[in-house]
Amino acid sequence: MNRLPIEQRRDQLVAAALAVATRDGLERTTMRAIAAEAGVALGVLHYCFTDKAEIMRAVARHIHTQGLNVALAAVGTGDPGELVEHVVAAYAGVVIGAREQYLLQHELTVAALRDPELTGLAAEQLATKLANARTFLEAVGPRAGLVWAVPVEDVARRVVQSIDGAVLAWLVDHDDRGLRAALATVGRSVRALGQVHERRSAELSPLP
Amino acid sequence: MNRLPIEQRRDQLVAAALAVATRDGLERTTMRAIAAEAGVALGVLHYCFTDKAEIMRAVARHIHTQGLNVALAAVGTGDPGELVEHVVAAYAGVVIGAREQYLLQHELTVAALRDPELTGLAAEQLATKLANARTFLEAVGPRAGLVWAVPVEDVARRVVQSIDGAVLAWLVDHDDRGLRAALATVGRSVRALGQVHERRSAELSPLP
DNA sequence: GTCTATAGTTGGATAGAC
DNA sequence: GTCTATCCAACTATAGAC
Repeated sequence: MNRLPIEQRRDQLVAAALAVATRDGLERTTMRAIAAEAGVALGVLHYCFTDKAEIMRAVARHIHTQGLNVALAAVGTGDPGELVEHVVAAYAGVVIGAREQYLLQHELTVAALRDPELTGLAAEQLATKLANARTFLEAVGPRAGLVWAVPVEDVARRVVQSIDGAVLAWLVDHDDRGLRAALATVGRSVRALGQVHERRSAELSPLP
Repeated sequence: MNRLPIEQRRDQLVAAALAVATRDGLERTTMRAIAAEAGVALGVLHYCFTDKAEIMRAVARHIHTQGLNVALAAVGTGDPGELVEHVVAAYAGVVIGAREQYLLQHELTVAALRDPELTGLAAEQLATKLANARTFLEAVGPRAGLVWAVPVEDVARRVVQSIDGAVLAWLVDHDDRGLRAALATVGRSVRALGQVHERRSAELSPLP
């Protein structure tokens, strides 16, 4: 109905596609379903995007724009000594509250690994996750008085893999307590990789 | 052409479906593609199976019939002290050599989580993995002189989640060395969960 | 048991009126 | 920019000849 600048129209359509994909799954996210969700005619989609793959690429990129903020928001709170565990626990709550979002993430990953038109998307996803984890670790480290015993990239890698494995199992078994327990274990092992830095461990000894 | 007993025909068709799904991905595994792969007419599939979902269920179950044997076969070899690490390393080799098989596993999991007709399949997959891990741990424990400090179910859970996370990352980044390193880390942390049993640790002290 | 032929859907994509 | 109408391909499933 309303005439919109193409940029806004694109955003609206990506949001609609994300809504359908989250709710109904990737397979049922058809051009028709997206158009219906957005309340526009089918032709509009092909006017704003060259083809379906372009929409799905936009959706995948939109998903990972979030994610990091959640973890960083929790960094500022709680006792530094248990900061890592605290943040990990908060993250578990976020995941549990947005199950279908995380299911969609896995659907997109798998789809990207098979579909030539989505090549590179899975690698982008992983790179974003690793960058997020790294940013988080570098933010939380000083705050908790930790310095990483191994390169921060390696810690980030382990964190991402551990979380993905735990979330995948949880998507299957719906065991919320199990997910919290698994992520708590991740938190502890991350914590174990950090050595307490002198300036913090020595009770802030006064300067001369 | 040849007239076969329906049981053999079913096996043949499942094998063909597995071949197509492994090679081309789940989305392109259509009834037509399966029929072509098996060299039979389209109607034959609907004679042997009620619908497509029944074939995919059979394929999913067929996949997990393997897997355990691989790990168990490696248990009998190597130095007991480094047995866990050795087996994990061997497993890495198996995974690397069958990338598309493991990709298909993830495709089936994700598909089962969305498709009502495949409900329960993902849970079955996970249960089988956990049972395999448990069987393996109970086989390797005594052999390496270990007794698990925590319930073996919990160890199995951690092993399965860690492996899944590592394999998923590897499916994306194709980093063979990274996968071997990640699985080696899994091996070490599993090893750390086992306490050395007295009879083995005490250099086989002679009985009176 | 096996085949051909076809029904009946649903999908992506486009042409052309407005 | 937006909509309707339509094309064409691919799919599952079935009916019925052989």
